[in-house]
Amino acid sequence: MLEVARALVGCVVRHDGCAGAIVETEAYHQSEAACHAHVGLTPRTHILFGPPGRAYVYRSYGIHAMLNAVCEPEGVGAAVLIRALEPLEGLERMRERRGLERREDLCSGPGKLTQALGIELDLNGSDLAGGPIAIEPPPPDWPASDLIESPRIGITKAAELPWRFSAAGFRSVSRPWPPGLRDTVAPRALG
DNA sequence: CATGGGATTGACT
DNA sequence: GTCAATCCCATGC
Repeated sequence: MLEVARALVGCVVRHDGCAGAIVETEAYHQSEAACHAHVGLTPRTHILFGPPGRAYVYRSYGIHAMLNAVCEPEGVGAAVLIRALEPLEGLERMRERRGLERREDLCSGPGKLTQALGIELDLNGSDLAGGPIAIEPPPPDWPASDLIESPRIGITKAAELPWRFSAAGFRSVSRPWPPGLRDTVAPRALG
C-alpha cells in the first residue's frame, strides 16, 4: 500500500476529457484509525475490502467527492487517496467546472481535482483500468522528482504516520505544503 | 429513528 | 487566524 502510494505519484488520472498527473497521495490502511476501513466491513467500506484497482469515492463534509485507489488483496481494507494533480489535458473544461483560471488552483486538493475532472459518487466501485476513470503510467516526458514524505493532513486520528507523499517541485501540491517543498518550486512570477 | 462527526474548501476578520 | 456549508453513514437508543 505504501508502495502503491509512492508509485502512483507521476501517474495520469483521466476522466471525461480531462487528465492530470498525480503530484500528491496519502495511504490509508484498516490497521489505523484514520482509515474508513478501520470500523470493519460495512455498506460504506465494502469497496475498500474488495479487489484492488477500483475507485473508492465518498463524500466529505457534505460537499466534496474524494477519489481513492483501492489496494491490497481482497479482504484487506486499504486505499490510496489521490490528493492533487498537475493539470495536463482539458484545462478549459477544468476551468469551467472550477470557476477559476489559475492552473495551480485547478487540482491542488482532493476535493478540487474531483470537481475539475467531473468525478462524482456514482463512480464509486468502478474499475480504474478500463472504467470511466483511467489511471495510466507517467507520461514519457514526465520529469523525475524527489518524493517528500510527511504526516497526513486533515485527520484527527493516527495523525502522526508519515504517509503523505508529495512530488517535489510542483506548485499543485495541496496546502499546507509539507516542510521542504517550498524550496523546490519555482518562485511565482512577479506582478 | 436521531444524532454527530468528518481523508475540505472558500470567504472573511 | 476563524467559520459555515452540507450529505453520507456509523453508531446508539
